[in-house]
Amino acid sequence: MTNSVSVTKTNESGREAKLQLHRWFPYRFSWIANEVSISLHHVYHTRWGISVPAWRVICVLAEFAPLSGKGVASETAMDVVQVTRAVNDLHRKRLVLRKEDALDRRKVSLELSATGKRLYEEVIPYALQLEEQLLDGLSGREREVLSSLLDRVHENTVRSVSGNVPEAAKRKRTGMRRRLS
Amino acid sequence: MTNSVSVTKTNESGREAKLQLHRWFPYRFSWIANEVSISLHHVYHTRWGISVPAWRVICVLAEFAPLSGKGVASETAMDVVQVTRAVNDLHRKRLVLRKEDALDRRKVSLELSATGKRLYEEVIPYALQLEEQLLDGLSGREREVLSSLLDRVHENTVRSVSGNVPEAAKRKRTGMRRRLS
DNA sequence: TATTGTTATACTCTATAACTATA
DNA sequence: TATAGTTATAGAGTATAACAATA
Repeated sequence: MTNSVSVTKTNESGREAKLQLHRWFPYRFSWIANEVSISLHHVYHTRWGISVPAWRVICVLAEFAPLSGKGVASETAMDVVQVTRAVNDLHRKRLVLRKEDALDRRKVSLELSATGKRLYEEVIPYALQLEEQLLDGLSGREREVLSSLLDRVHENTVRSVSGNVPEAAKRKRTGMRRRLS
Repeated sequence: MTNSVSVTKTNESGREAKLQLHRWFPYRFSWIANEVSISLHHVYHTRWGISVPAWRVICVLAEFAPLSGKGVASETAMDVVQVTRAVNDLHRKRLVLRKEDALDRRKVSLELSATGKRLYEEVIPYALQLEEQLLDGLSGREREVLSSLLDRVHENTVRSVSGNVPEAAKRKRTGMRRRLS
């Protein structure tokens, strides 16, 4: 704790500063995620008329369809209510097909329609370009290092950070809230 | 773009997958930031009765006071309305002192009260511990590498990602929206 | 005429719970 | 009695604009 990166004894004005917000990792992650989210929201919305949650649903259906609502929820880290609404929207737009699961009629079976697949193919280059903007100037090796460090931070988050919210533990299993990328 | 980390030709089921959401950097940043934000919100709120925006204000006042409202806004990446409300709340709780700027009477001059400073000192260990949970198992060298890679991603975000939102350009100058750490 | 800061309004999102249908 | 999914409602948070005071 004493050599944490965001800690310093004094700032440029000579006053004591126990914690510099701008160097504190939680702030830095939050800042980047927020800027990216705003950019994504803007482009998805104005160019394709879809929300970021809807984009997440499209992605996991392209990867894993057919999926149930709950399957989509766990793959996207969204809760089931959010999924229902995003799917309703996508269904109205004829981008997603929903049918009853033959084996368990409580479940819905979700997959992309042909139109949905075309939209997915159309958005992908933009999504990859945005990632590319984020990683611009980083070598292949540096990207691997960043990726592996993020994996470890991710594991730490799952293991200890998320555990700081005890009563939400059950809710947490079905998902994450708020601004998404 | 062809060697972007989140791209793959096929997934485990042999189906084509153009983009894996779980490996896509925007999603990964968003996931981590969200979990951390939920944890922070919970602890700040239940233990000290303050919001995350209020914590940000406290931090920058501890570092840079006295600051104007606009100064706080630019240091915290919040907009002025958010700052006004967070400061109102902190002022009601006697954690922040506000007086008129002697030189420019449009401005307010904000700083922490003695109580505010005590609260800041009290929260810091928790804030650092959370950062520590995030970075657990990373060596000093690895933390430096992560820090430096985040700086470069941050710069890329400022330079190109944020520019994807043209009309918001002016709003952007005063701040960020949504879930904060 | 521009800037700082505040307030009001409408809107969006989210949490929560109630509910249906099926297992 | 538990699970999958849907819908309704209330509350929180946010964007936006209008506003006052000062420069």
